[in-house]
Amino acid sequence: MAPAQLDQLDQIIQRGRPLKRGEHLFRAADDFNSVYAVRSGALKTYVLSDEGEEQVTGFYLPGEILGMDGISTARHLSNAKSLETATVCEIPFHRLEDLSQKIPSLQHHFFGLMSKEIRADRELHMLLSKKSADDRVASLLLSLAARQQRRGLSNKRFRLPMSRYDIANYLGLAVETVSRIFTRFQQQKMLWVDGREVEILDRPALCGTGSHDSVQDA
Amino acid sequence: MAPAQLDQLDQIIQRGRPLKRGEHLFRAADDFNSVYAVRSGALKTYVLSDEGEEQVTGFYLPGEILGMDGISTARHLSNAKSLETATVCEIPFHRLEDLSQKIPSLQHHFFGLMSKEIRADRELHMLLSKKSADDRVASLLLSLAARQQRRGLSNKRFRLPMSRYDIANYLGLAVETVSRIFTRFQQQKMLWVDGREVEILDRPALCGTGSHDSVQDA
DNA sequence: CGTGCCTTTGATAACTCTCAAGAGAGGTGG
DNA sequence: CCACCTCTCTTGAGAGTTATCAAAGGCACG
Repeated sequence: MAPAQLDQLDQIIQRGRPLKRGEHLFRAADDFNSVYAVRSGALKTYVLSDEGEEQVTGFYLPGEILGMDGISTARHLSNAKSLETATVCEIPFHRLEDLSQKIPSLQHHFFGLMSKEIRADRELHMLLSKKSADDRVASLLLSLAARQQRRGLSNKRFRLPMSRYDIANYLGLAVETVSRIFTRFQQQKMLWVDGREVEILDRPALCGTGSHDSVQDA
Repeated sequence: MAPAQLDQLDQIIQRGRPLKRGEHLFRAADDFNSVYAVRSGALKTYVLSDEGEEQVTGFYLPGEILGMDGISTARHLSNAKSLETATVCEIPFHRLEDLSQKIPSLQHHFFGLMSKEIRADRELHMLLSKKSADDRVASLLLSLAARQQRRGLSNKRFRLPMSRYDIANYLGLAVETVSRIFTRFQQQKMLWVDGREVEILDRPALCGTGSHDSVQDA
């Protein structure tokens, strides 16, 4: 993309004020006007079922974009809440559309972004279809590690921005199950855990979790 | 969209030959060139895990579009296989992009389509996070019914284009579990089943499955 | 220094999977 | 046209995994 075009893009992006932990970026009822790029911190998106139960639908780390599911409805259909102090950029969608009209590479890029989101959801689907709870937790850890790496950080050691409750909810498991799996992974020397700090000690073992249950309670 | 523009869109769409049952529309290794609109019949998409196990990622009925997950990678990352005799329209993606550049409403429409795909995946996520197998099967039935309705067909009685195996795989369940649930739904007068023909007899009960387990084995 | 939330651990129960077997449907070849 | 074979679907019994219930310790925040 040419510098002049980058400038144009830059001009429509609005820097938002920092969000405190627990603060909402948008809510399900809100009009959809913008998508958001995470600059720092982390957010989760969730929906409330008819019975008022929360269902976490995604975690968003710096460099990732959220809010795209609202495009087709003119309304957000999920809530976005910050997991820790976070800053986001607001990208007014209609202006992005206008600009995409002028800059082919931007349109292409944005199509690509949405496609990537679809791909990520597909992977999540596969993850949840795997029966084993171990697989699910391992996959989430590996996913977070990969996303850390993309940001130029360690892909082994990092801090989980979300609670065990959020992890369990996201993966369709009970909190207790997640907790037990963390403990077991640690006993098996696959993972080091201290609260929300984690370090991947044996990546191949984490990847292959479930394929062979030989070392189940070693 | 103006008639002239519709014409332009129409010209880039290619009618494909009919696909027989079991035939592939594209495979995971293939270059990504087009997205496809289903005209008749039904298809499923699936991926193969490292161990060669199949994971069904979606079902596509007439009026629906598949292949969008390949946009970001220039390669298809799933396989698409027809479940019954089907016809599809091929929409060369680069030409669609070009045309979107000229026709704002087309760009908007396509953004919307992708957003809808993301939304559908979110709903699937919620479905799979619900623990209950009953909920999952019920939700799939209701989803298929709704999609039937969108095509102007009955939202109560229809034919399942996919096997129990595909349903089970898609929902992360065992075939036997799906079969048992169909039987039980029938015993509970919520559903009428004959092979792949189904009729929804008690929609509220299907919607509320799992919320109240009072009539479990009545 | 409480209070509340998060996390862990144990025991029990429920759900779903796996294994096993048989019936039905559809396609193929003799 | 029928026999045969395969694939699909159903049903049963037992085993395994995960949820639920209960309780206690740790940590952060006011």
